[in-house]
Amino acid sequence: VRVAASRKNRAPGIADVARLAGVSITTVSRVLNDPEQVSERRRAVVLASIEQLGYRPNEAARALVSGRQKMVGVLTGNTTRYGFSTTIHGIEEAARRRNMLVSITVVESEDPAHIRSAVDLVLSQPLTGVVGLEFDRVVSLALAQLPPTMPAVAASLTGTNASGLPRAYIDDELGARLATEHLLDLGHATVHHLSADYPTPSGHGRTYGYQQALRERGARVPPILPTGWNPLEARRAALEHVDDDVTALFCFNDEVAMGAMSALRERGRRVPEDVSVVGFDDTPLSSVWHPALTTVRIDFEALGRTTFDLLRSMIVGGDDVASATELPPALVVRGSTAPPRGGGA
Amino acid sequence: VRVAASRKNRAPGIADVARLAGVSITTVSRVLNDPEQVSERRRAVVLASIEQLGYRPNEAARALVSGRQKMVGVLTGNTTRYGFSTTIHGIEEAARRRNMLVSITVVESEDPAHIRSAVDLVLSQPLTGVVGLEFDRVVSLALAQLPPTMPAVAASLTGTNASGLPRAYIDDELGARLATEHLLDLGHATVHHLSADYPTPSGHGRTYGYQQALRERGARVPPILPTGWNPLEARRAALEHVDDDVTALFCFNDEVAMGAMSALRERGRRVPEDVSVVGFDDTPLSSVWHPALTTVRIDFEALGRTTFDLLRSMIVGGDDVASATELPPALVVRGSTAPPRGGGA
DNA sequence: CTGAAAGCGCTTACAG
DNA sequence: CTGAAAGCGCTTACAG
Repeated sequence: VRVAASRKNRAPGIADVARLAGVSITTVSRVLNDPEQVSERRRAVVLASIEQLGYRPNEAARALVSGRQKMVGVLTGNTTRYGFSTTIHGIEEAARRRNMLVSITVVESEDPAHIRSAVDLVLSQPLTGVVGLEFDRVVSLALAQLPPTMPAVAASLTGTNASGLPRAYIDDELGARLATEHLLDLGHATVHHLSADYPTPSGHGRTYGYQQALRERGARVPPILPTGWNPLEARRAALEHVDDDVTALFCFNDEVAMGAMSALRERGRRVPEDVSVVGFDDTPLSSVWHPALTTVRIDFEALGRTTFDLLRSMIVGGDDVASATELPPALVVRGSTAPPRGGGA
Repeated sequence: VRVAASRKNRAPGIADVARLAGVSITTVSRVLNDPEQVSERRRAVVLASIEQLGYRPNEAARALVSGRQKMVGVLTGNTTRYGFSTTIHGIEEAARRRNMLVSITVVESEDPAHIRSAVDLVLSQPLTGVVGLEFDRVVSLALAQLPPTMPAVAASLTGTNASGLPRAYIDDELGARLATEHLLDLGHATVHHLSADYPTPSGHGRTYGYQQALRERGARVPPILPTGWNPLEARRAALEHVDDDVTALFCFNDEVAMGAMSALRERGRRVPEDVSVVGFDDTPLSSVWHPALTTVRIDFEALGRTTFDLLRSMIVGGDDVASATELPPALVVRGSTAPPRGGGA
């Protein structure tokens, strides 16, 4: 015996529901999209049929009609590092609350072929919109390739909005200023800066805020000390570049700070007695690190949520969409900073 | 003047390409899906038209016809913690190589409403298949709700495959055994275990391997010390549960180990002189931690890639699909372990 | 409040 | 090697 409703192994479709409920396909569609329009009696019958069949609307078909999927695409240079993964989590959470799916596409490098293939992948789906994690140049390049018809926003830092898209961003320039002023307030003559990927845009805001704070206080502005992203690279960079006259070190982020502290320890320099160290981000480990890390707290979850909301208001709202939302950082003073030896402020 | 090809603001479609190239829609489709079938001359014309128009096939339409999107769904309990985010990265990388998109859906809790809504979200798209990060019970519950028609595989640990799906998994039971034996070999009378979420399934394999190793060596098997996932919880748990007679501590993962070491330090107990500590995972920070952390290296990237490959061979291959692939861990000895005070082996 | 019909952008037998 | 036509599962004017 053949079951009437079964078309091979396909999941039940709207036609199956209509047949079982004894109504037209149009009515089933209305129950799904604008229930008020359907009489209470029919609505109940349709809902019961949906339940009985375990029917779920096929989003691909919906997308074909509407030209838009219930899905936002995330374009990012990385998925695992703290700031990236936490921002993605914020986006995912906000999207889920709106019943939207999130797709992830990584842009591997600035190689045009990588840019191109990431953009192709994103555009292969009729997404509702795109959120770019514009923390560095790769994503800016990819965002620039998006057609203007595709709604797009960026989650970024102060100085990394090369795409010019509407954005939410961490005011990391302010964060750097807070960190630097904290160290100067402790009595350090000046502050050195270990910056990842300098001089790429990733740390522009931080570098600028740091240098501005030094200038305003009339402190000497030392050359930037370059490092890579991960703790081991930071360790190597610190071994190479952090001289013995450094008494205060402001680091690109917490992981870099931890790598640097490993190097300082190897050099026999104590933190904070000989050198004060400040991180950036306030990762979960910074408070169990020894000494507990003074750092700048960043709310990446909120960045993700805010950016998603921005995209959403661009698409549905239309009217007064803020073109930029700023998220403030906060200084968290712990054990890795102290006045310099031989007297502070 | 109206441009012929423009249907409102829609992106160019296959019909636009066909018109420009002076061929049928069928021919354009063939150039895309089975180029051999089209004469070289026409193929060239079609490709030129595609290029000129910037045409990209609409995956939603393709999905509607084929019943399958070029997209795999990831079902996970978390997106930010080390093992999770690294595994997701492995999946994303493998998928991108196959020109497939990855969607992320988080199962918030074991609450049936959360399970249900995560499953609904996943099934709303005609995905090629689903990869569940079956590291704990939430995802097992969600995977169990998937209809049998949806191809699904799991990335898991030794003891967390409650779904019974084909899987790739970390042999964390072996990892725990290696860690425990290392500590016994150093001369410790026994080893204590700080386990996250004990006795949920997350750490079953680890707990079992650890206890087996103790039993085989005739060492006393102490009660499990429970902790939460993050470093601060681990710190609190260690302050509460790690007594002064503990000389060797095997921890659920590196972050738990770091939290525990913070607690030991506060208690005035030195690592490794007074207490040896072993972590699990080998996160990037474990080598810059002080003392550098002895741990068990896990290749979560490979886990992600392998699981994706498994899904793929289930879908395309069909024949001899391995129902389980095991990924071996490796002990990495660093500075946090040493013989006990008063003589080792 | 309800339904028949057109159409979203593709793929795929089928016929030549 | 090529094309006309049906159909994937929905939504949305349009007509009643």
